[in-house]
Amino acid sequence: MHGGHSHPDGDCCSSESPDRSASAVETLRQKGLRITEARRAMIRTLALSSIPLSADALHQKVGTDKVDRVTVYRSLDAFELAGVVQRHPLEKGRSLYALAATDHHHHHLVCRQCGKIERLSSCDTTAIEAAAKKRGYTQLTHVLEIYGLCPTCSHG
Amino acid sequence: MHGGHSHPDGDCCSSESPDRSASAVETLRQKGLRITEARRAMIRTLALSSIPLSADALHQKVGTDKVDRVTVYRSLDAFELAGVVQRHPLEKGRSLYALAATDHHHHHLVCRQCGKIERLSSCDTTAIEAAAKKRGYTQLTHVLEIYGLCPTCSHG
DNA sequence: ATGTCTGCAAATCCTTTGCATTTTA
DNA sequence: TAAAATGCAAAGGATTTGCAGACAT
Repeated sequence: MHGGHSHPDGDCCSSESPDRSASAVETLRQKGLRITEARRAMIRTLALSSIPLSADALHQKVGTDKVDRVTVYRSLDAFELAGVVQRHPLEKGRSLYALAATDHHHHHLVCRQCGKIERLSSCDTTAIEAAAKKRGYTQLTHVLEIYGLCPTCSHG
Repeated sequence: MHGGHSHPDGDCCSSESPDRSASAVETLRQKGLRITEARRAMIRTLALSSIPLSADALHQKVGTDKVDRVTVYRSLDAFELAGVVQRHPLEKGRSLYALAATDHHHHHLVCRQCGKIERLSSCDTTAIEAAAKKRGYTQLTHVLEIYGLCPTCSHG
């Protein structure tokens, strides 16, 4: 059990919108960030991926010779800050990144055995965030991931 | 921003039950785990803490001369597996550990500025877990943490 | 006694930082 | 050409592993 999951590239996060890359790039531009080949490549890769990717996976897919690992980290940070990618923290402390859903915020279902990740449509943490607001907290964000064994792994 | 938060030791996680340590130890025994001085000390420390502790904080509180850092990690793993501690993953990938609430599962409100942690009474992820079950997932667990700026830090 | 835990040391993994160089706007 | 982004190298910090000795049951 380590980084080498063979994700069966499910339907998670696949988007209907024809060009998510373009809008992501546009957002970056609006935020005053610069568009480089490295960033285009990363965004393109994220847009094509049907599942959220780890920094390392993204580095691999983009091509370790094309972009430096450090650049991947720095760009992902910038992207997250700009709101074009959503970070999904995992149990072990690693994170996965995906192009921020243009439609709505969501979370994932992660199989702890095979690593498969499915998208969950809804995100209703309103009640719990309301409690936080009531306590005077501001700038609220949250992390919610569900773990379990997928149907296949359940029967293993 | 690092390990050295000066948590104002709030009321989070403080428990009314007189002896949480004892029941935790009992659970370990039932699970076939061995009770050592190191483990007693760690459980005692966790039981006394009003807030979840990082592995390092626990190490410090127990006494770096009493127990090795490695033992802390290994024990926390064992404790988590045995269900006597609940792990709370943080945004940056670090984790905090607290004696599993004997009463009911809960989550936290974390100030990203000062690091203060408050307990949130309820945990209602039933709807989202139901969706997971419907997809055939088993052995479900989840991670839910809310981040924001506490009242004090909001005005800073 | 014997399988578990522990300590020590070293390794590993992921991520971050410093700085000189290249690139975008 | 000024600010931002990149690559390289090296540092950093948290966690993990290997193994011999200590300990609980």
